Amino acid sequence: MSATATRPVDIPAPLNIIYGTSRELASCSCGMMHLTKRIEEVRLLESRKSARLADSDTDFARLADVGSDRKRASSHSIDVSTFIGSRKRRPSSSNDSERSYNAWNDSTNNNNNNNNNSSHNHNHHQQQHHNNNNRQTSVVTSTQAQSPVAVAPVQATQTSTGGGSSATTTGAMNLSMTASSGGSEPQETVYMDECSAAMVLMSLSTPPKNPLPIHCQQSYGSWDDGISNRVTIGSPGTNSSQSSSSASWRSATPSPPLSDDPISHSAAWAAAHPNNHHNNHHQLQHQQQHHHHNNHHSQTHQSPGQVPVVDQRRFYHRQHHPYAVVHRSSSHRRHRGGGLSSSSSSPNNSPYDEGIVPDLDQERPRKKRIRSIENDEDYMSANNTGSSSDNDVKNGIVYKCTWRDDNSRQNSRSCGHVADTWDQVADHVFRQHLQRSRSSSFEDEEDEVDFYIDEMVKPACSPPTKSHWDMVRPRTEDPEYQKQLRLTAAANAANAANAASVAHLHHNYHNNYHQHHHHQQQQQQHHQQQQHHHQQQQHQHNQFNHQQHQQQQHQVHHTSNNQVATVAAVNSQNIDIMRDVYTVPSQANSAAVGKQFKVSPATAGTGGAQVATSSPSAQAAVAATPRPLQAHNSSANISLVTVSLGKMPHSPRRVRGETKKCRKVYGMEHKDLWCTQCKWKKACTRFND
DNA sequence: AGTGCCGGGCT
DNA sequence: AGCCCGGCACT
Ligand SMILES: [Zn+2]
Repeated sequence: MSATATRPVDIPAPLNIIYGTSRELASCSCGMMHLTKRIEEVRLLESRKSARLADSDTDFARLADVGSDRKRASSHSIDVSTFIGSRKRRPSSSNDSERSYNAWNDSTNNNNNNNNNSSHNHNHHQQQHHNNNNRQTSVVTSTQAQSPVAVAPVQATQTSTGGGSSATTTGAMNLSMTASSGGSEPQETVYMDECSAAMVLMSLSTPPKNPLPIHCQQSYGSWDDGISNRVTIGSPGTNSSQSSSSASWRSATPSPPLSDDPISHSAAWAAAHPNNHHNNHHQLQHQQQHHHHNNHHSQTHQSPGQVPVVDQRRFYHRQHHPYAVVHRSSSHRRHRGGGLSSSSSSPNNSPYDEGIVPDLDQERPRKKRIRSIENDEDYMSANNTGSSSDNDVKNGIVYKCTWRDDNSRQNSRSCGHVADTWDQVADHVFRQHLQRSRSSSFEDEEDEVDFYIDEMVKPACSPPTKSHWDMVRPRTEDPEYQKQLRLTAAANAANAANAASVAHLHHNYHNNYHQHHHHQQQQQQHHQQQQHHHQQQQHQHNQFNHQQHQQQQHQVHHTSNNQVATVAAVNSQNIDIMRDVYTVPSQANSAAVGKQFKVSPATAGTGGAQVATSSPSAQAAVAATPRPLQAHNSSANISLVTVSLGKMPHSPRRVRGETKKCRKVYGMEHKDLWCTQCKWKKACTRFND
């Protein structure tokens, strides 16, 4: 695919890291294959250096590529528009400053040029690929950017170092940053790349079943919280995968505004995990189980002054109680801010693995929190941190005995005793399984028992409802959204100057889609929205019927009055991209409106709506709308355009205005009277719409 | 078929 | 940059 990696262009020295591992990478994926190939070419070329030139810095590969650079720009996979756009000769390296409406397109091209030496996430197939490209476009300014470039180097590093030293990783990422950042702001780029890096890490440790990290598949947006990614990246150990997949990701999330929201909190995690998260969850449990095993070992057998005497049987139980194990280790992990601790590698040889002991006193409350997060089934209980049993009962939390008898362990049947309160189950465990009475004095006993108690949610919430809940994942903290707000503001500023209106484009991923809804929900009520939201989920391909909402959301961005927000959501491979287009009613033959966008009469299906502006140069910051899927003229003043990015081409072709152009006005026989642009078969500057 | 104009080549 | 034109989109 797009793994073009015109690598030599901008990525000189550091990429040597990759060089060394290119072969290994070749086996990783087809995309990498391509990279490999190119690099091999480079090597070949470099090997051809004569001794005289050996010390020269000349990039021969680059030289070799220069001749074909332009061609490649148009032919390589990066430029998705080639097969999506309506125009065939889409890619253009020229910056036609006259065509301000091309701002978006131009930025696209520029971006593509910058990233020309980059590889797309090769796991995406074509449709998704297109989305990638769109995303990339926005990336120019948005944090959402997923830099393919970043992916390649980081992945290479990870692979080559087999576990990855954070230093190397960082280096590679920095490299990728420089390579891909282009004109975008550095900080954002950092997020971008780290995000990519995090995803790469994920992918490296994700079972083959899920070749693509789940986060990559569905929720890029959820990854730009930067910090968490940083944490993840910084933890090179074997635990990095799980920590990045759940605990650290949440715990390190910088902005807390949602953390108090029980729904969003738990739903956030749920939203970040697609349907197959069960697999991951399972694996996660296993890993943590082992992890905890170590902890437990040291704790139980080395703790001084304890009566504990854990007999073999109980020990066995612990080993084989994933739930119980997960509780602790995960809580431990979480409270260490990202799961950086590793019991096996910890230099600290103290009896307790760091973090375990301090947790003991809060074991139970924390457990609830952890469980609710670890177990997607329990998302409902996310708000139960430190809550009492009353709360649990209220919230439908029950406690289940997970004790497994020796003779029944083969069939993995646990006791299954369920009670409303933890204490009840604890009593049960003491009496039924431990065959002793519960001595209230030993808190440790409670801890022991706690291992056999599983917290769960009463089966009150049906699965469909759950999926519904996890949709509500709000993301106000999403930097990209902030970024886009700024973008819009900038665009408006530019427009205010010439009273032109703005075509504002949004394209986001799934998360952002929800994020928008979250804003709605902030203005209105969450619960009211949810059903509505659900409906919209089902009609993602369709036009939104609630213009009011959209306007309510985005009117802030506008300077002129009768603009209409139009939104389209596209679902391709579970990645939804939404773009909002703000248009101004087209008023034919109005010279004053000459510098406005306008929406062409709709030709549904083939994408008739195009956005045009005839004021060149004035709207550099303005983005234009590529061909939408549908277009509607809902009224004289309001044009609603539903845009489908799935079919969205890259360059909006200028709308053919109603006004006659020089050619028609003067005729071929008076060609000399034409404006120059018309003479040149360019957009007419004299009779612009 | 005519028109508008994008993309790109040439100078 | 100026000029030109192939060819596409749309009428
Ligand atoms: Zn003209």
